[in-house]
Amino acid sequence: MTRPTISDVARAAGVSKGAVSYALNGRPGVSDSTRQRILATAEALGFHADRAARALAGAPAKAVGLTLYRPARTLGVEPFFMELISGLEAELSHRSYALLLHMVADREQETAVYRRWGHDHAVDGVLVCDVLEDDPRLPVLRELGFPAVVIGPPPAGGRVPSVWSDDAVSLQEAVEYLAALGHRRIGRVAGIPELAHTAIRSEAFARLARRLGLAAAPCVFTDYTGPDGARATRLLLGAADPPTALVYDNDIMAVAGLTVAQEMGLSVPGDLSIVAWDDSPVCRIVHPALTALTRDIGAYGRQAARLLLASLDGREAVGVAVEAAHLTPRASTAAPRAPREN
Amino acid sequence: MTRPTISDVARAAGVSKGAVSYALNGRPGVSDSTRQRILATAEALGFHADRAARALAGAPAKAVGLTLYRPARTLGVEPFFMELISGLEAELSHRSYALLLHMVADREQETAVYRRWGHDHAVDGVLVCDVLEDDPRLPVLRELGFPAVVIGPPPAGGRVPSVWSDDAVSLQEAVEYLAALGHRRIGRVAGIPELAHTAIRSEAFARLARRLGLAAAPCVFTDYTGPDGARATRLLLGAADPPTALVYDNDIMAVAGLTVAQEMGLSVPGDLSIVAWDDSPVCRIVHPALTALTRDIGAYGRQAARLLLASLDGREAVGVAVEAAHLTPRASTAAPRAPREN
DNA sequence: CTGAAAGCGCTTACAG
DNA sequence: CTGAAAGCGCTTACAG
Repeated sequence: MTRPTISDVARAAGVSKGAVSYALNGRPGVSDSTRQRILATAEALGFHADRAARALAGAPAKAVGLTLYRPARTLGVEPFFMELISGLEAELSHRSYALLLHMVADREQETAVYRRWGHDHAVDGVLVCDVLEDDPRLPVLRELGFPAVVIGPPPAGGRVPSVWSDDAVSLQEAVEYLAALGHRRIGRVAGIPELAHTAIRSEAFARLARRLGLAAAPCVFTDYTGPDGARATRLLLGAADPPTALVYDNDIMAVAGLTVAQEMGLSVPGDLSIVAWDDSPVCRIVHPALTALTRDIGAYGRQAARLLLASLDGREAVGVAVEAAHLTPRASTAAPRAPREN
Repeated sequence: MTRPTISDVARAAGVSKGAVSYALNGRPGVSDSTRQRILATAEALGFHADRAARALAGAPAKAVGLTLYRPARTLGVEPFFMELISGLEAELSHRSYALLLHMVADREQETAVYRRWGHDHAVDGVLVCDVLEDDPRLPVLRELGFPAVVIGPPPAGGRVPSVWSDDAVSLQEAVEYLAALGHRRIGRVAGIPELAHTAIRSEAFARLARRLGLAAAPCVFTDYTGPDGARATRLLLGAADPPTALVYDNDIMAVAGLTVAQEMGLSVPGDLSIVAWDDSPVCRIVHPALTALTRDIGAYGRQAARLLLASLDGREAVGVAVEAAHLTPRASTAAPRAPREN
């Protein structure tokens, strides 16, 4: 009826509790034949070690933590996270690790959660998303002694390994594609400037504009919401000599931009080309369907989990770049109607 | 340096460990003055009980669990869940309860997670979403002795309390509104038929059609994805005497439907009115903006958490209906261009 | 009202 | 290679 304990397994296998623990955790201290017998007995009894007891005895919690900072008004960015979490879970559950997911409404709560996790031995390591430049969470994690993996561009200092996709490469693919179509004025509706990956994209965008000799390459920052994306779009399109193509930092803003353009009487892609980043179901569903920078977010999550697990295993965890997002051309991009020569 | 334990507090306050435990947990066994002194000492030392130790000693884990069943292809339904989780966390963290969130890829995993939680004393109770008619999770939860709260319509049997919003009322509001505009042929693009709330909506829809004497009230079921919503829309609009208004069971399908209509050369709302359920940022951003059934999902989550906490406190937890979703008219609905008299 | 003790289910030195 | 024992940090009967 009640779940078997390690003592039950020990009794059934005719060994001590210690031997069972060693066998289960793959440690030296038991002969191979005994180990096999113990494992078989545990399996037969349906034994699983109690996590609380393990944690209390100082063993790894077999869990990793992830906090998600979501101010109420920015709930739109989610497709990325759901897919990321799916990828993380896939890899973690494969190794019998649990994922503790904690949503917080402000950044202070985030480090408070880390401290509680440390105190409770609740997790063995943590995954860090939405990295800021000079992120305050990193020193806290270090102080707490948590192995960590950053999901995003490698933070300065190089102390914590990261899994990232090279946004500069992706942006180059998008901008070169637009330039090849004949666009000379390309605008960018960016996300939150404090985020490390936003900074990388901004820098790459400026560099590309120079290299390709674009006539204009304006950039407006937003909070990722639809209304703010609409505002940015109006701002960009209202200028003298407005851009003929716009690259958006998320799907919701790209859709908002499409709507604004249509309201302004501009045809997409005739008068304005639109590129969304990341891709999502909405991008495929609107009309015209949006050209997007697509990546395998699930794989991204799996890779991040693998890296953290490696680090927990004591193996060296070195940052890796996953496949960059690549362009999926759809109906929202075309040559500008009246290519200019300036 | 290292976190204070209950022994540290006991020593500092000049009492036994037992006394500290009683004081902290608000139990009888210590005088009021002693209790105050102990509480003050604990506060001063920054003491927080170790969750693993608490759990092992048989005390409540101070955590509740929520599993989310997400097959990879249905990731579109998410705005609802992010807001729901925000609401849950708000109420739970207020009471120092943690939320264990576990995404699973199939239904068997879901009950497996429950069993592990039971075995590990990881959570004190669970929240159940996406309830099926005759849901297999409920008996498992019962067997495990988990207090549970259903987020959705009260399951048959009435054993587990639920927090729900009356979808029949909301649907009535939407359909009566469309009928008042002059629509006599109203179609419905529904979600997954196995879900309890889908069944409730279907039944209410049929009843309304009869009561209002609609000329047609076809309904097509889908898997909630955009492409499936598009397929359902084509099916409905391709019929002889097609509907002049369509009600969708989620935002993504409503947007997909809008696109399909436009591709077919139908104007929205001139030739076709569209209502989305639930509301979301996308609904506000597309053109025309979608009339939607809106509800306070965060409040819904807070209410669910409150109910489960009440049940964990040993108070009687009786199901409650939260405010139903109400219609937010936007530009996607209008009188049909050529109202028919049949 | 209080204190000393046992026990939750593990892990890990420590002797044999 | 194995067994008996201590200990992780709590909670909870159980005597005083």
